Amino acid sequence: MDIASETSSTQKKIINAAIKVFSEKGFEGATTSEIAQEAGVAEGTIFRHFGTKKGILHGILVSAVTSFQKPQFMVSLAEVIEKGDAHSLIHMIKEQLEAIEKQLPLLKMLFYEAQFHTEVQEIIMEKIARPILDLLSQSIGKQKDMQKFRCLDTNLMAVSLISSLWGYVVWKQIAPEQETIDEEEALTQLMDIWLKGVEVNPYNS
Amino acid sequence: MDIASETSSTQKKIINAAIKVFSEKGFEGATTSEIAQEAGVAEGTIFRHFGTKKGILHGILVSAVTSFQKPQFMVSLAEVIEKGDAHSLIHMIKEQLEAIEKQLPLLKMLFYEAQFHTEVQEIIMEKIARPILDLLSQSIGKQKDMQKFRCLDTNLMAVSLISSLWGYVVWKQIAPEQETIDEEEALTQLMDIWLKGVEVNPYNS
Amino acid sequence: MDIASETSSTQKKIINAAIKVFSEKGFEGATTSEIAQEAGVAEGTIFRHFGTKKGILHGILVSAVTSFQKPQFMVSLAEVIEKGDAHSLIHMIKEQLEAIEKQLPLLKMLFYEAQFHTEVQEIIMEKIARPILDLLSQSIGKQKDMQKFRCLDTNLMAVSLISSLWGYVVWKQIAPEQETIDEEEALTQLMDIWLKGVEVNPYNS
Amino acid sequence: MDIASETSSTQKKIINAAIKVFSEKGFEGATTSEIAQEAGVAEGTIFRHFGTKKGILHGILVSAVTSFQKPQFMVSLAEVIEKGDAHSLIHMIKEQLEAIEKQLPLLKMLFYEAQFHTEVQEIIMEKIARPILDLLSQSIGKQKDMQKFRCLDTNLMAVSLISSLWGYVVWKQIAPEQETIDEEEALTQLMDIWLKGVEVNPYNS
DNA sequence: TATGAATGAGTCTTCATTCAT
DNA sequence: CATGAATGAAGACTCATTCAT
Repeated sequence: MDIASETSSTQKKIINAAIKVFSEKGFEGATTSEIAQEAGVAEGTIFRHFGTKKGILHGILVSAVTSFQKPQFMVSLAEVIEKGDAHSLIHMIKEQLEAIEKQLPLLKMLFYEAQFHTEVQEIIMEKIARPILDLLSQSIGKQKDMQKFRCLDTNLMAVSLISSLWGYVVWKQIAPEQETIDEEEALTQLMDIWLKGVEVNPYNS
Repeated sequence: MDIASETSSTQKKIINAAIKVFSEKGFEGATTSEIAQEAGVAEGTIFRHFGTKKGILHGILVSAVTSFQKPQFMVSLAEVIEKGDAHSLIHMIKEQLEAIEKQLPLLKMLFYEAQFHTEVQEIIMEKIARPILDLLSQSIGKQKDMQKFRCLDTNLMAVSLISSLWGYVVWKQIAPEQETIDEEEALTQLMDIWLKGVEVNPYNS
Repeated sequence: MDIASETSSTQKKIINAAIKVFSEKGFEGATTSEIAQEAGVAEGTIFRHFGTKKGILHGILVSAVTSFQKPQFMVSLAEVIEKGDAHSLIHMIKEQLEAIEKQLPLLKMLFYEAQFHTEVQEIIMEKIARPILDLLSQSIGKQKDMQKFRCLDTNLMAVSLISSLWGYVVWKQIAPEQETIDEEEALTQLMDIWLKGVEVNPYNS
Repeated sequence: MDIASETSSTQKKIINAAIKVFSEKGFEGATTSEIAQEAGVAEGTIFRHFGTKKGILHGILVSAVTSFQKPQFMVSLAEVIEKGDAHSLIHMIKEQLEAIEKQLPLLKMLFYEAQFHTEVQEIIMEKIARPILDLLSQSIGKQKDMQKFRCLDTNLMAVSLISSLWGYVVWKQIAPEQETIDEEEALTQLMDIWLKGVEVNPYNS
């Protein structure tokens, strides 16, 4: 029995509709009536399942966390760090980028609303941010132990990596017109900058 | 007679109140009545000056853009890139960090709302994002010409730099408890990662 | 199943309340809150059904037009014209006068607001004014063909007739104190003036 | 010293502006701010002169009554009745019709608002309606005495006459497209209907 | 006397939430 | 369980009126 089966079909419809509407309009900008319409259910049905509007947000988060459990590309990211070769990761990211970009508005909304809803912030921290950081930190730590990476603050290195990637994706979406270079090439360069930045320079040790 | 004097005292009061309330509650979450109260004016007065709630946002943006004209630390950032020495910049950022962090919620709100209000997005792009990118790109370009920086995509390098700094500041605010290292040290390491990442390695050419 | 049943009971309550309040205070002078109170529903309910305040006006108009479909006294008016005998019409008008006078403020408001709301004007013209004029013009035309009425402009004759009646009703309401003559007598004289005014005088042909 | 001189130039400007704005938007639909702008004075100035918005309406009425004192065409109307010849009146009305039509929206507004403001109603009744009715009644009375007009209710005859003319002017404005006949001809026919309607028929006495 | 910025009560309208069916 | 009509508190916005300059 998998987790998803605990969520009824109606709930799924509502969650999906809410993801769409929240992504487009933001949490405050969305209306329960529009979500209901998008989900093809009555407005009252939403409240039967989630109690309040905030409850829907919570529901999305839980659902997201569940499916975020093992973000394949994060695992790969860790591998990249350990192998020092970005090739496979880039390939993977590239393949998943469309999905990521689709989720971007939702993630932005979630991070933004986290400011105003403590519980949202806590869930994001515990279930998303921390695991990712931990995963990366672990890999980075290994490299540091093996003296392949310089002796910098582990957390900082992880933040730097994530920020770069996040920044690239956001920027790509905000200013899509100026795609001077190919996406694969861009990701390669980005990873390369970071790797070169943290690697121990053999001639400087 | 300075530019600021074009903005009446009442308008300033409202702008400041709005910055505070918008920062705390977000644009949609804020109410004009609360802004009025915070500003110590009647609610009607707000609409006398800004017409609509969105008009207040616009007013904030204009005011922000005006005072953002020459962000000292950005100029320094350019210098750093050209000198390859982060020392002075880090010192400056460190000193301005309190101010930046105070503005952070506002900036986050502005960037977030840009999604929903085209004009906000345009102003931010034209007046804030583009100038910064251009400034950095210019400095980076010089270094590339002098073969001090590797031949990577200029925009990408700039995005990578900005993202790292932004990511650090945001992370610091979200997870303030785990300050394992000193702020100055953190910034130094961050800049160092980026610089090492983009510099031409003499032994690798 | 009659047409009226398409309008829910709540809508009917609101329409009736709105008719009353609009009649007393005019469209702009009326408040949705007062209409809600008069209708015994929550203010939000009004907007659930009519969307905007103007929507209520539209609703009234539609409802009025529906019930105005076959104004019995207009049919009689046509008969009078054709028979040249006002007796039956006067009797009918007299009986319906109370109803007409009750509707008078609403009609006045509707005609007045037509100036400011194009759609109201169009509906009134198409559904009320034109049908009445057409009906009368037709009857008048027949009489002209039979050489019972003089060869004057048909529309003008109709306007003259309607205006006299309308003027009498309005005047009666404005200056009710000076009822020197009986209502039936008044209407008889009014119709008589018009009939004599338009009839072919046998001795003058 | 004429009456008009009691009204300052500023007051006149405001009155004229108010007439324009009230005519276009109605009393409730007009704003004091728009009137001030139209008059080229500050909003406060209006209240210095007229106290309240209703005060402006009152001011208009007083001004209108003053200039309405001797409505030339009414005097002519009386003459027409006495002479039984509409020629000169029609000529005059025709000439004044443009002015009348310009005033029509104001008059409609005044009559409409009279419903809601007792004092407005009283002034209109005392200063406009009654004098006109009296003038006409007097002329009609004379004709009745001379057995030229039938022995109908004098007031009713007057109302019938006024209503026809008013109805024609209003109709002309509402449905301007269908001018089948010339204006002069229309007025002639209208007066003719009424005159024939009230005259004693020599062969029927 | 004229001004116009400030006021705040009042308006229309929205929308999360409830509950009888 | 699902529905959707009804709710009413709260929000953005308007505008006649006041008053210090």
